[in-house]
Amino acid sequence: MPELPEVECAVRYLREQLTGSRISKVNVRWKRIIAAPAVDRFPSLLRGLVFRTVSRRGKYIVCEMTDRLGADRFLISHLRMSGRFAVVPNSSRLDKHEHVIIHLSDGRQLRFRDTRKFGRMYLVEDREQVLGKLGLEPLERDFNAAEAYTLITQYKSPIKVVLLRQDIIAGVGNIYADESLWAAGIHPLTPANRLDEPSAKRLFRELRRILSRAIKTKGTDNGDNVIHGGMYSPKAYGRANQNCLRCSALLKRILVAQRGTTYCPRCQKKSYFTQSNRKLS
DNA sequence: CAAACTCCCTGTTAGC
DNA sequence: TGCTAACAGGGAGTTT
Repeated sequence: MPELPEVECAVRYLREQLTGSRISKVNVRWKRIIAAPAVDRFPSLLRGLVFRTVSRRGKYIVCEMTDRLGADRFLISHLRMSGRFAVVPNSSRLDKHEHVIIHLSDGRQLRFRDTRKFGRMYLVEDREQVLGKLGLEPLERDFNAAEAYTLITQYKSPIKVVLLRQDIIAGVGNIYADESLWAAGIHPLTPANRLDEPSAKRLFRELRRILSRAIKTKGTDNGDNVIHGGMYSPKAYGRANQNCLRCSALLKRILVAQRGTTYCPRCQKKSYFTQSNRKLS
C-alpha cells in the first residue's frame, strides 16, 4: 500500500511525464473515486487545464494546474490501498481496473488504476480544502525533532496510533510505522506521552532514515513501475512469527487500533499499555 | 473528546 | 480440485 515513499516516487514520475501537458478530455468509469466536485462536473472542469507541476503533501499527490485565464486549480489524488497512475499512449489496451482516464492533447493518457477502488481524486480551487488538516512533513528540511517531540507528548494514545495519524505527522502508514518503531526499539503500545526525549528523537531519526532509503530503493526500480516492486524490504512489517533480524527472537503480531502490528518482544520492550489488545491467530 | 466500530472494495489465502 | 468465507487495509463517517 502506498505510503510516503511510494507516493513520492509516483510524484516524481508524474512530474516528469505531465509538466506542460494539457487535458483534452476526461472519462470517469467509477464515479465514487471522484470526491470533489460532483462527478458530472469533474470532466468538463478539467478540460483545458495545463499541468504546471506535481508535488506531494503527506500521501497526497498534488497536481498544480492552470486554466486558460491563468487561474490556479489543484488536482489532488490519494492512492489509498491500491491506486496507481500511469501515463500511456492512447493505443494502450484498457485495463479493467483503470477507472479514470485523463486524455492529454499530445495523444497520451493519464490513467488511474485502482483494483480496490478506495482511491480518491479532488479538483479544487483551494488546496487547503483537502490538505488543510495534515501534520508535519517528516522529510522536510525544517522538520525539527525537538518540536515534534513536544507535539507527540500531547497524546496519551499508543505511539503507533500517533504515527498513523495524518494530522500529526503526514505520510506514515502501517509499514513505515512498524519499521521505524522496530528500528528505534520502541514498543508500539507505548503511550506517546510516556516516551522520553532520546527515544522520541531516535524514532524520528529512524523514521526519516527509513523513508529516505525507501524512496531511493524504489527510485532505482525500473522506471515504468515506480510505485510498487521497489527494493525496500521490511525488517518487521509482515514478518510475524519470523526471527528478529537484530536479536533473532520471534516477532509478534498484535492489533493496535484495528491495525495489524508486528514488533519484536525482545528489542521493543513492553512498558505501558493504554488499551487492551488481542492476539491474532 | 477520544476511542472504537463500520463502511467502502476485491485479490489473495485459508479452510473445508 | 473447486468452492466459499475470512481477511487486509487508509481514511471518512458514525457511534459509544
